[in-house]
Amino acid sequence: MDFRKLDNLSVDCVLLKLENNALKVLLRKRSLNLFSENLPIIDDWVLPSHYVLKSNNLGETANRIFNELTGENHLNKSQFRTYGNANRINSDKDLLWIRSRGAKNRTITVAYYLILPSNKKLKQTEGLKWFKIQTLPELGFDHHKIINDAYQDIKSKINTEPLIFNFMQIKFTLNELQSAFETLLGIELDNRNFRKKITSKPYIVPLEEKRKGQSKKPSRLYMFSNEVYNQVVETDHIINI
Amino acid sequence: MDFRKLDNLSVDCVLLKLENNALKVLLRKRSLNLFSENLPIIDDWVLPSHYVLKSNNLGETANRIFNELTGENHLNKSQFRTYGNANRINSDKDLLWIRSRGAKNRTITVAYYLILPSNKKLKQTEGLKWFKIQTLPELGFDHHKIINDAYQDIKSKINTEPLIFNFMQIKFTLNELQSAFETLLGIELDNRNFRKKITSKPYIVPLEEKRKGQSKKPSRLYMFSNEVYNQVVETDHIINI
DNA sequence: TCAAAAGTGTTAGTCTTACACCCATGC
DNA sequence: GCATGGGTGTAAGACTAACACTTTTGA
Repeated sequence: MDFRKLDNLSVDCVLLKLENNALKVLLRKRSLNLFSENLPIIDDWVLPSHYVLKSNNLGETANRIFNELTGENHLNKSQFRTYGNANRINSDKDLLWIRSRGAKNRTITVAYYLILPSNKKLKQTEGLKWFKIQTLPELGFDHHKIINDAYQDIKSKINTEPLIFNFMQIKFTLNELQSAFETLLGIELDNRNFRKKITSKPYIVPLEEKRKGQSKKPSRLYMFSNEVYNQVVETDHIINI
Repeated sequence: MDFRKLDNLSVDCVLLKLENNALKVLLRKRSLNLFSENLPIIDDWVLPSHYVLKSNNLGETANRIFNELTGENHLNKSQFRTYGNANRINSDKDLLWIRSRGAKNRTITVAYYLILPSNKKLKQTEGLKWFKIQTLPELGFDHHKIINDAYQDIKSKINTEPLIFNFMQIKFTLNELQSAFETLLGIELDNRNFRKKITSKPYIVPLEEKRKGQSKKPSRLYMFSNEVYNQVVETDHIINI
């Protein structure tokens, strides 16, 4: 293992989850006081990130970040875009920060996102906070764009890939699933029609179990079967441009 | 302008087109004779590529490659993935090649694809050749994977984004369009149903013009209207997982 | 007049949409 | 017994899938 950092290559991670009918993204506090404790020069938020080590792959670097945050290994991360414009780091505070880290101004950032179920707890929460994606705080670098690109990528795939189930707990109710679609796409769906459509899919398997939710009446639980999905999807060809 | 190269950052470009009912990718001959003219140590094919210059953006670097090849500026390129594993350059010939270029073994490659219409001519063809994507020659680096990733990305988007029209000339016939779908997806479509579906789209506009093709009977030409498409697509929300 | 690809219509079945009330339970 | 979210059915209309022949032209 070569633990030296590549000084112009980093991996940024966008962790996302749904909470209270809102899409939330995890950010880390960034602060730097150069002259005095009372004069913070940098005081904003950034995406969790690491420089890539000489003997680490990109995906390994992302996994390390995810693991540090959640304490678990995740298989469903997506590399969605790389940011490497010559002038992407150009504000005074960002340049100062980069210098304080001994890294290059021209840093290439490979961005990943990871979708977590609503009930996932973080391993440690120090300096970390979930923000609604519509009301982000002041962000460093081009992280506003990165977060937005991640969101757009998810939106564009949510209707054709089984991404939505990453937002769900393993066992979920149909109303939870509907609410997830509605929140992510910003639309409203007809409950009866949604249920008919979803329950007609062989890869959404009803369980005997029920769960008591916010309602008085217990609701039936369902699971997503990846195996069944992969079989079914093979034969599906709809021209839909 | 700083014309020095970043010695660990390159952009690879996958140029694609349809020709004779086959998807083709453009490759560049790579050869290096170290000891004698008759003993080629490296003799294979690679994707068109450039190292990124210190003052160039990633997209600019891709544009430069595309422009050198086609003599035109293209707006519809897609950055689809970045390759930066520690050991992605590991064969003797690839290491030799990298060394001969004065670059780093740990080179990060940002990959773009560009879809060209069938009739597009290259500016120069020296050392360049179009290969069927199913029968690629011996390739350098991980370019086999890169090409395949590009193809998968296109396939996954072809039914939900108007990507297909990049493969077409500005004016095209419905049968050409159908054939493009069939080639890309490896499926067969019913001609009557396809025509009905396509002609029902407001963004596929019939022209008065006709063209004489391979057939005796001239065929009507159509165009794709991006403006109309963007308006229509807004209101389209189909949950289709 | 024939060869070649272009172009066309109908029907049965399936899927989608719109819509309003009862159910099971906890309090 | 009532408040809360869970859960259900139907009918009209739209879309899809399957299928075979005629048209226009060049040679």
